[in-house]
Amino acid sequence: MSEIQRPGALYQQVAAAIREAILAGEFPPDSLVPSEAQLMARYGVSRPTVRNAIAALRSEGLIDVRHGKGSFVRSSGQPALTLERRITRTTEGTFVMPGGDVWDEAEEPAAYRTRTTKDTGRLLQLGAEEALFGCDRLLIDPGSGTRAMHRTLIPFTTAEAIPTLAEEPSTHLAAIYGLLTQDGQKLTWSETVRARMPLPDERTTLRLPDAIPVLHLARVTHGTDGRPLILEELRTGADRAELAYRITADKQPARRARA
Amino acid sequence: MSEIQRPGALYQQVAAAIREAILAGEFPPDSLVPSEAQLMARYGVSRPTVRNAIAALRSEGLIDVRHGKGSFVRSSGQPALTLERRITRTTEGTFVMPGGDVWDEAEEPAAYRTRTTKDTGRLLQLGAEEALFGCDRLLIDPGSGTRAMHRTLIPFTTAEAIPTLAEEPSTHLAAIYGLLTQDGQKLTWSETVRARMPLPDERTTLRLPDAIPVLHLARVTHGTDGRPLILEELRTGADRAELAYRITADKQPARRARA
DNA sequence: TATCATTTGTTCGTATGTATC
DNA sequence: CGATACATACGAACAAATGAT
Repeated sequence: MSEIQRPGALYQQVAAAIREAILAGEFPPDSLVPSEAQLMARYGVSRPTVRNAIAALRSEGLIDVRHGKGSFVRSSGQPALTLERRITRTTEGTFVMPGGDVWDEAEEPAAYRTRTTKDTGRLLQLGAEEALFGCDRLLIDPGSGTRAMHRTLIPFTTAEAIPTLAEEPSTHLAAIYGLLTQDGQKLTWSETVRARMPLPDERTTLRLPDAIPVLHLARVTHGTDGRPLILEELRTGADRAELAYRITADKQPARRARA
Repeated sequence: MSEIQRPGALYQQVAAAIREAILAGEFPPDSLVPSEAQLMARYGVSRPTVRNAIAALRSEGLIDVRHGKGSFVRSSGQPALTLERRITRTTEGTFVMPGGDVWDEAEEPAAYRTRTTKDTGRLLQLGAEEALFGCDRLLIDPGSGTRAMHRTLIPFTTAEAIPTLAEEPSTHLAAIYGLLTQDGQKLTWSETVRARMPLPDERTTLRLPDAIPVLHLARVTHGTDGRPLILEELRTGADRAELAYRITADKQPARRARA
């Protein structure tokens, strides 16, 4: 046994020892970490202590434990998917987005009516409890198997201007952008991104392993006057997807962001 | 006691019961959840079972446990900070970034020399083990107290073109952008975003509570020919910060992203 | 300041269930 | 079927943080 000493609780010392062994390459990615029984012997501690250490490494995302098999070092490779947040307008006036034609739909889009929440109301610059059309999709990237939850929220005021929208809230976004442009809108978009741990139902739907956060994107489509027309949300596991976008320098004189 | 039954393990039933009580508003945000002893009595289970249930809710980010005090329902409010990923060029040729003048530096910038890793090499389009200038900063937003780790990586080839860079690797980014522009470069930027659970040292440095992911941004500055000149990385807790950026439609004919 | 009750943290022990091979 | 490995559940004791007395 390695006779650990240093900091804090026993299980943390064990966790630190295993963590260092992993980062030092003693246990390479995808390899099996010693079993609980072996760790008990190696460090001369009880089973609860070993399990506590394992739990700590799990919550760090360093290992992945499979019932009946053992603990595997998680391979921290590049994400399989890069979500390019880019929009291209073709010469014919239609819109194309990278990834827009890559996703499969795992099930039929579910269209419904709902109301703004505090979050969605803020993004759409509406009050709470305003009426909306909604459409949810479960998307799957056929190449990597990555899953994503997509939601489109259309305020009544936007839908009124485009009759097709109210009739077919499940229309694809590129097509909606085209309809809005035909309606005379000059579109711009803004996105906000957050990350958080998934709720249990999101973990199930997205098939997320332990300790994998959810990337939560919200895209707002703005019309000519800058007012929000549509809100899209995309949620996907942060283990296999990364975001990418481009920035160009504004040429307006600098505005101060400070209050 | 509430005599739970439904799904799977006992501790998961207890966790589900508490979760539902929280989401139903029985325990409002920032309020104290019943103590372990009370939960043992309420559900008629042992302390290890209660602790297991509590641990599950912790890892979901739903509650926050403080030694000697109890478990608090985490308030899921808006992030205190929005990182606007925008760059403005003034008429005098200098650059201004929202937030660029907001951060405090918690300590002296640490400049050093290092080499590309697989990750940084990929972003800079360099091989592995290429020499770099580096500069690390610990930033604090004085308004919210939010911490962020910032890193600037400058390849030797870029530094050679601008003597000031090699002498003063700790120069602020807005100033570096200005120097590169004076050198005749027409700058563009691209960013990639990932989220993951923090390593122990990141948790300490960023003062992150349980179950809070890290947002990991990488910004690459491109020169006139599109080649990468500089890499910046920013890491911050996803509990108090969100990202925001804008998208405008390209006008080039659509490129297919599919392989 | 010191003590105490409350509450969570850590560690041991033990037994049994379930998944994998 | 058996061996191995992780999952669940109970019990018990002491340590450490917190807040009130």
